[in-house]
Amino acid sequence: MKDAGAGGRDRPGLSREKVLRKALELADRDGIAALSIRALAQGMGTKPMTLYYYVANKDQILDGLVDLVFTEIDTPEAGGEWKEQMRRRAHSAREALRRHPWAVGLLESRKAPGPATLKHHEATLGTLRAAGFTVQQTARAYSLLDSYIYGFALQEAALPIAGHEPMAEVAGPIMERFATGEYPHMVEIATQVVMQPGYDYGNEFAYGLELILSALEPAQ
Amino acid sequence: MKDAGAGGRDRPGLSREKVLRKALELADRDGIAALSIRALAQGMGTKPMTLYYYVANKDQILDGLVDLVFTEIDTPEAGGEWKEQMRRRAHSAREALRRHPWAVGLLESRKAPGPATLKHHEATLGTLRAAGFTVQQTARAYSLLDSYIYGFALQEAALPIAGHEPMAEVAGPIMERFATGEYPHMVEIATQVVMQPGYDYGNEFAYGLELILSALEPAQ
DNA sequence: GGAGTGTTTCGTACAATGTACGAACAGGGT
DNA sequence: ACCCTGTTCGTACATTGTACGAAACACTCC
Repeated sequence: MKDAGAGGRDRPGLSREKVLRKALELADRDGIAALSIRALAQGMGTKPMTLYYYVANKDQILDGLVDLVFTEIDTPEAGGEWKEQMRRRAHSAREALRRHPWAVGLLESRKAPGPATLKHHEATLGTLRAAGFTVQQTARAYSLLDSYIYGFALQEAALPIAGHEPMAEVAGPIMERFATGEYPHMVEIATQVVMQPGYDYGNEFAYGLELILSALEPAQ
Repeated sequence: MKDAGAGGRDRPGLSREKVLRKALELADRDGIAALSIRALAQGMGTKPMTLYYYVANKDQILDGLVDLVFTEIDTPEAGGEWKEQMRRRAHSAREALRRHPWAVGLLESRKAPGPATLKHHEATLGTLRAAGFTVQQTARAYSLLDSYIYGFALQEAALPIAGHEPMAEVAGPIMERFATGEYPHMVEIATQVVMQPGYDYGNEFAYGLELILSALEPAQ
């Protein structure tokens, strides 16, 4: 027998929910590459094949992870001013993707959107439509905003370990090339921007977002 | 002894170059997941371990692939009008990433930029600086443009097999949900935009790009 | 020729992965 | 007692990257 409903007790049984949540934890801690069925099973105190009762295969776990990440993104509300809604959505999306950098790479290959993902898209589209955007305009605005958000997250994920010891491993192998004077503009950026004391690439996100939001307008 | 220089005969020997080029071919044909050392060796008519004479490990192959892709992107020239340069660069980047969709996901994890990658970045930065952007502005403009380009490519790569049979596999599993009327705005977009006869998502790229380029201006 | 030296190929082996298959166990309903 | 349904897991296999070291080859010098 199932234990009542889909709520979820805590001690005894496993559940699809718990499997996914543990997978999220492991992916965050050790990276998505280290998320193996065996490691996941071990983390849950069970054996590999047990997981297959709750999940059809590993792809389904990855799909589930993506949907979990969408859970953490603010969904626009129907009533609010659209730019403010989009701003909130964008910032929370970026933050979620920074918390789970592996998710960006996953977006590419997943093709089974989960309920949270669908709900999120639906709400966002609704907000734009309600703001007066035509269907066409809505599609374009959405594409533009999401491209920027995902692209920024992608670049942020590609950075060295994000703030830990400003530059060192990355600088090492490249510095030789830099020393040749072959890349003066990259050096310029590196020294005058990136390596500056308080610099945090994440703060640049707002700049591009505001630029885009300023240029977007419904109807015309 | 080595055969004269690093030019590269064609018939007999292998070479790092040829390994990478074959890897590119296989990745394009069968997807990045199918690119195994064994498959690659077979494709070149040799045995797996032979490849390790030319390449230290598989990661180096992936790094090489990313750099190969950058090879296909137009590098801005020093003299030209900057917006036109950025436009060309952006379009050719998007096209390259559409030809090699797997490359988008690779950008995230690679941390050893190849010579083509570095040269490309350097030239782009140079063009912006020459156009009068300050160092700060250059960093921001570059980040904004690349975020949009990569993000768009990411979304394009996430689409179904791009134009082949407009919607079918994707529609199938989701249509049930759609039928419930739970996602009216997604249906709206799907029917009135995406499923329209001549629709090609790729064409939307120009819209966002022009919007961004219009809003970008050096100095102030 | 033969010996020596460097370059290139590859056979074998191992550890790690996803997962198919089917057995084992649990608990309730009859 | 029996079975039914839900859950756990042992074993096994194919596929992956690649370490190790030997073999095959090419070329120079005697």
